[in-house]
This record gives sequence, C-alpha cells and structure tokens, in this order.
Amino acid sequence: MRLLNHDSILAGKERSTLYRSTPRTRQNAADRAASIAEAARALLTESGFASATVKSVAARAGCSPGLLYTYFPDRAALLRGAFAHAAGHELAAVTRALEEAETVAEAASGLVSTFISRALAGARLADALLFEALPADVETERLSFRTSYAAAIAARLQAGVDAGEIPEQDTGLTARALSGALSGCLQEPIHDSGRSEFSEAEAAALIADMTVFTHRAIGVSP
Amino acid sequence: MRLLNHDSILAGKERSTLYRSTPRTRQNAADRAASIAEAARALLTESGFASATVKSVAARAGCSPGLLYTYFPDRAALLRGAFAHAAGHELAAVTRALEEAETVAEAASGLVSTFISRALAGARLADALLFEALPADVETERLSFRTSYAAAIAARLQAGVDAGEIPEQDTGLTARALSGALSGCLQEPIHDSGRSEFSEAEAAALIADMTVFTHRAIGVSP
Amino acid sequence: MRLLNHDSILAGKERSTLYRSTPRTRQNAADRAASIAEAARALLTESGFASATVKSVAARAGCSPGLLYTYFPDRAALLRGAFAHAAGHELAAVTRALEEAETVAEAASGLVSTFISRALAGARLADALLFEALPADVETERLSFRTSYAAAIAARLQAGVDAGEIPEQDTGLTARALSGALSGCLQEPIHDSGRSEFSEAEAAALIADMTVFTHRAIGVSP
Amino acid sequence: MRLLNHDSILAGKERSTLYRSTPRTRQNAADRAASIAEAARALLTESGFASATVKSVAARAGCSPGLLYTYFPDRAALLRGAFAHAAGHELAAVTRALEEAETVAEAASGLVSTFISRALAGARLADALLFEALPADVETERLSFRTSYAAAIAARLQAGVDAGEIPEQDTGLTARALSGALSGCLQEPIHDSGRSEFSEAEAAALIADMTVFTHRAIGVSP
DNA sequence: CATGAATGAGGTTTCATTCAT
DNA sequence: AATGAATGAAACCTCATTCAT
Repeated sequence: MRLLNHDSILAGKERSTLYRSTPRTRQNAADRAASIAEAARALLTESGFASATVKSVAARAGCSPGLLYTYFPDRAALLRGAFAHAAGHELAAVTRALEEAETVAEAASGLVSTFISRALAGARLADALLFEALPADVETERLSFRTSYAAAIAARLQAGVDAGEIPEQDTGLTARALSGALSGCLQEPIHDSGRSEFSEAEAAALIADMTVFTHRAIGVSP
Repeated sequence: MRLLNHDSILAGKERSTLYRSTPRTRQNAADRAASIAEAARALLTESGFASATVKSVAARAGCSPGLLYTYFPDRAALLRGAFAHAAGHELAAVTRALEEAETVAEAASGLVSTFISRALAGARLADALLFEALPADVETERLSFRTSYAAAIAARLQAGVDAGEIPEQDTGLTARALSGALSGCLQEPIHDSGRSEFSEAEAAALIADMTVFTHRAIGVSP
Repeated sequence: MRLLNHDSILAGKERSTLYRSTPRTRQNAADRAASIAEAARALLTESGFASATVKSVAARAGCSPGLLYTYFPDRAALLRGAFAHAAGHELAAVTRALEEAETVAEAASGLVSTFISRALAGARLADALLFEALPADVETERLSFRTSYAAAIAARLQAGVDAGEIPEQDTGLTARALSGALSGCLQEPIHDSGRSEFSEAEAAALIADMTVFTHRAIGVSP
Repeated sequence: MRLLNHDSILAGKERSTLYRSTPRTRQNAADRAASIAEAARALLTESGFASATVKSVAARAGCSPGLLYTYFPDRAALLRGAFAHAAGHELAAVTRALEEAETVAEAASGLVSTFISRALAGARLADALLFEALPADVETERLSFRTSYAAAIAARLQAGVDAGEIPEQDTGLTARALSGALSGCLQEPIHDSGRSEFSEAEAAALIADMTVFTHRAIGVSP
C-alpha cells in the first residue's frame, strides 16, 4: 500500500551546518527535532493549536525559539510536523487493523472499532486532529491525512471487491465517504459535548451502530 | 422540523445605535448589513478567509471599515455571518429536497444529488464551506451547520423508520455519518484537484455512486 | 466678588441659524441646550466621564448626535459645560456659606461643613468633580473651578484680615492651600474607599477635624 | 515606615520571556526597561501624556514598538511606570526631608521647602505630576502617590504628637489635607501662569508663607 | 430644526522570524 | 550549537464629527 509520505514533513529543512555530519551529531539533531515536535504535539493535545506559539513550543521543549528554526523552516512546518506525528500514529493503528483482518467485513469492523475507540480514549487529541480550527498552513496536513486514510481503506475494499466479498464499486469513492462518515459521527460526542471521558458502554454502542452502517454501506451481505 | 437558528447570526449585534426603528430605517439597515455580508462572502469565495480583513471587506462593500461595526459587533461575527449567509442557502436547498420527497429512498437521492450537484456547480464556494481553513471563531459556525444538516437528515430518516421503509437505527448517528460522508466524498474533486469546473457526466457519476452508497447505508432494500 | 465666568461655557457656540431669533426660538434652544448638558451631567454622575460619549449623551437627552453639535461646538465643550453645570452648584453653595457668615471663623466652619457634607452626600458626583481622570480638554475646567473656589475663599479671608480677625497673610495663597486641603482630605473616603454612603457621624467627625485644621491654618485664635 | 510599593510598577510584567535569569541578562533587561521608562518620562515632561504613544515612546527609546511589550504588559503600565519613576524621586526626597528633621516643626519646614523648591525647579515635570490631565489608567497612579505622601507625612506627625510637640489630632487626616494644600498652592504658579522659571526670591516667599500655614495647621506653637 | 448613517484617522497589540553574540 | 532580545508589519476597533435628507 502506498501512503503519502507524511514522514517527510518531520525531516524539516535541509540543515546546513558548520559541523561535519557525524553519527553522533545526527543523533543529537534527531533527538532535538523529535523533542521539539513532541513538545508541539503535547501543547496541541492539551490546549489546541492557538496555544502552540513558537515561543511556547520552545519553552516546552526546553530550548530557545531561535534553535527551533534549526530544525524546522517555519512555524507551519513545525505544526505540520506535530500534526503528522500524532495523526501518523492513528493512521498506523487503523492501517494495521485493516491489514490484519482476513475478510473485508472484519476489516470494516476493525476500522470502525479502532478509529472510534482510539478517538474516544484520546478525545482531546481527536478533537484537535478532526475538528479544531487549524491555521491554513496546517489544514493541508489534515486533508492530506484524510486522503491517506481513504487510500488505506480503498486498498482493503478493492481486495474485497476482487475477492467477490462485496459488490463492484468505486472503492476510492466509498473509502472517502467512509472516512468522512467516521469523522462525522464523532463530532457530537467528541467536540460538541465537551466531554473527554467516555464509558466502555458508550464506545461499544457507537462502534456497533457504525459497524452496521459501514457494513451496509460497502455492501457486505448481512 | 426544528433547525438551529443560523439566521440569528445575520442579525448582527443589537443595534442600539439606531434611535428609532422605522420601517424605512430597518430596510436600509438590512440592505447594508446584507451588502456587507455579501461582500465578505464574495471575498471568502474568491480568495479564502485570510483575505477577508475588515478593511478589504469594507472596500469591497463600498463603505468605510468603521461602518461594519454598526452592523456586526466584531470581525468574527461578520465572518460567521458571511459563512452563515452562504451555508444557509445550501442547507435550505438540501432541506427542501428532503422534504419534497415522498419516500425515504427518494429523500436520500434528493439529498445526495442536491448536495453534490450544487457543490460541483459552485466548487469555489463549496471548498470554502467544506474544506478551507477557517479562523477558530468561524469554524464553530461550520460545525454548527454540520449539526443542522445532520438534524435535517435525521428527521427525514426517522420518518422513514417510522413508516417501515428502512430498518430501526439511531437515525441521529446515521445522519451525522451521512453528512460526513457527503463532505468526505467531495474533498478529492473539489479541493485536491484544484479544478472548479465539472462536466455533467462527472457530476452524474459521482451522484450515482454516492446514491448507491447512501441507500445501502441507511438500509433501503435494493 | 468676581468669579470666572463659568457660565459662558454653557453658552456653547454662536448659533448661525436660518431662523430669525424670536423669543420662542431662543427659549426652545435654551431648553435643548440645558437638557443636553443635564443629560451629560447625569451620565458623569452615574458612571464617570468615560461613559459620556457623544452618542450616549445624545441618547440620554433623547436627541440625535448630530443635533448636539447645534448647541456645543465639540465634545470637549459639552463636557466642560456638564462639568461646569455640576461644579457651579457646588461653588454657589460654598460661596453662599462664606457670605452668610458674620465672622471669618464662622465662614471657615461654613466652608468646611458645606464642602464636606455636600461631597459625602453626593459622593459619586464629588468623585467625578474632584478625582476622576478627565480628558485634557475638560481638566482645564476643573482647574478653573479650583481657582474660583480659591477666589471666593480668599475674598472672605481678606475681609477677616481687614477686620483684624486673623493675622496678616497672603490670603490668595492661604485660600489655594485650603482649597487643596479640602480636596485632599476627601480622597480617601470618597475615592479610595469606593463607598458612596456615609453616616452622619462620619461626616460630623470629618467636618469637626477639618474645621480645627482650617481654623488653625488661617490663624483664628482658639 | 511602610510606603506603598510603587517600585513594583517598574518591575513591569513577569518576564516569562526570559528563559534563564543570569545576572548579565537581568542587568541588561533592567537597563532597557529603565531606558524605556525614561523615554516615556521625558516625553511626558516635554509634551504631556497625549504625546506618549507607544510608537513615539519606542522611537524616543531607540527601539521598536514591539519591544516595549517585553518590559511592560501594556501601554497603561508603561505610563504608570514612567509616572512612578518620576514621582518616586520626589516622594523619596520628601521622605528624606521628613526623616532627617529632629523636631516636627523642622520636619514641616523641610517638607514644605523640599516639595515647593523641587516643584519650582522642575516646573514642567511638576505640572505633569500634579495638574495635567492623565489617562484614567494612569490617574490611579497619581492618586496612589498622594496616598503615599500622606502616609509619609502622617507618620512624622504622629511622632510629633507622641512627643507632645503638637496637639492630639487625626494625623492621617491632617497629612492628607497638607498633601492637598501643597498641591493646591502650586497650581497658580506652576500651571496657570505658564511660567517654568522662578526666581529664588519667589520660591523663598512661597515657602515662607506655606511654612507658616503648615505650622499653624498642625498646631506648632509659634 | 432634526436625523443618524457614514466617515476614517490612528492607536494598541501580537508573534513569527532573525542575528549578533 | 544555542541563545533570546529585538524587529516590524499588520490587523482590529473606537468614536468624534459631518452632511445628505
């Protein structure tokens, strides 16, 4: 499966440096970059993008604002990096769930339960990833991740179609619709309600209903 | 059916500055407010929210920046008003399509074809309403409209359930998922592709596929 | 006794008018001007100068902002007028007390008790007149009234000197000092404490102490 | 003697922007803050508060407008700081004069001569500190300094009372009245006359007369 | 006389980014 | 490699004043 290379964002800019690039140097640099991205991610998760100013990210990462520009070309790249860092975990979990399933029906179940249960378990992060206002420069990253989700889903659906498990369809379209549907069904509990804790029962009910929706939508025979 | 009262947003602020409220006065005021909201909407549609500064909106509306504050309490309210102005039309069209249909299957078809055909016909506006980054103050309005869409859809679905046309289900959840699915299926053509013109054939194909998706998802028997 | 002509401020600007100036016209005009000044005074008393915008004064006076400029050349004149309107009453009361007294000692007592008791009785107004920040254009009026107070006091003191009741002194200087002292002794109760109600006992104590201060300061033999 | 801590105003805001606080860093920061406050003070003295815009203060201090906000949280704090910077010197001089005197009579003389001679020597500054219109945000600082003057005077008077040098009295009240009297006696020469140069003889005469006033007022036996 | 919508200058404030050290 | 003080462009918003009606 081919994904958009979100990781490239984390690479930041080409670092012109006076120092020869030794393994030690590179390791330190990677550590720094990671600790900065991690600091940004933590701020996002805790209080949203508005609080993630360059200064506050630097403070959180324990370094100066200036140093940050050694690792990221500008603020947008930093925030995209932080977004990708967090969203990448989610995408990986969903991708794993899709790949582990034997049938397309199981894959759909796995997709729904993985997506929803992780979102409810980390509601604050999910809110940031799915619903919060983003700077225009970062919104592109969100849309790019939606595309990646759709691609992962489409690939699995296509395998299902090829295996005759589900009807012929534009699997790309179905996948984009499903990706949107999963997001749409979470707005009320995660964003509107303002809650951040959810019981197992709530999660189970939501997952059950959305699984039915998804199975029907892709044409799994009951 | 009860919708969130988005129109109230257009009312702007309490106009304590108007000393006496004559019909003539009110009409002029309403005209001005509408022309300002329209200018903002045009700017959004053409070049996104970032370009909609108070100054540029005023210039576009042919008045001074200060006058905006007679009709809107602050910039966020102005932009919310512009968003609501545009989004309200779309919501009304969709609501009409839902209400005119006799069966729930027809309602679903109407929903899908109305939503998609209007979006493809006004792709730039649809992009602004559905995908572009919004200031945090305005994003709330987008989410509020999503809720209104879901409410309109849920009401029609529930009627279908009550009439025995579709299976028992949490119609609120199904509606939110569908609302998200419709949005999700448009990202690629409307936002990612960068195109703003679409052929009838393209629209028809998309509508056809999404209608199948929707009918399956809500459980309309084939 | 000659006072600065504070009333001239109330005259506002020369009113060029298309109408012949009949007695009726003049009366109406005077009424309007007075009602506007009164509205401004009321706003000052209730909520200070910051709240006395041209618009709010007009609203309070039941007329349009534009009309206000028929009677006052600009906002500063309006506020000076309102200040003079209120301060003039106080000055008149003090002047009366000074003039009614037979001896300079009684005059001093009358000055102190009139000034303080009126200030405590109308603490909100006194705060505005004595302590609140004023626009630079209006502050001149406050200083001008201080001069008028000093002039009234000086005249009475000079009579006392001439009558041999108190020692030779620069009565102008003594008067200015006393005027400042009266203001100074009220800052704590009227402004700092934030209170607006004072018991008779409090007033009596303050008056008693300040009377002693004043008698000593001007040299009334005990 | 406990004074209100006006110096805290100069501290500006919590400088959370300074990452590590080294002695070198602190000294530089203090220098900058002082140079900005000094620029503001100079502007006030020369042309009043209205001219002390953030931009002009920055220009005078030789830095950018934005930098001011590193040292002061907002414009009002900056102006309060500048006011306190200047007023603090005056208060310190007066306090010193009060403390150096052996008897309460000498203290009163020292108070009067210090206050008046310094005011006449720096008439433009004195005008700004005592009489000029101030923004509401800064006027609070002026009133706070009046309170501090009164406190310093009251403490010395109370010592005089305790030593039996002057009669029993509410020394707090007497002090507030004296503080007001000193201010009141300077309005004519410093503000109304528009002059900024005064001869030794003028100063001596004013001081002599006010010393008599003050001695009488507090009850020093002749 | 009276209205009140319209003007528009100008101030404060934020924060991503740079660069001398 | 690291610092963090300094920059400076923009944006929002207020409100005294005017003028067409």
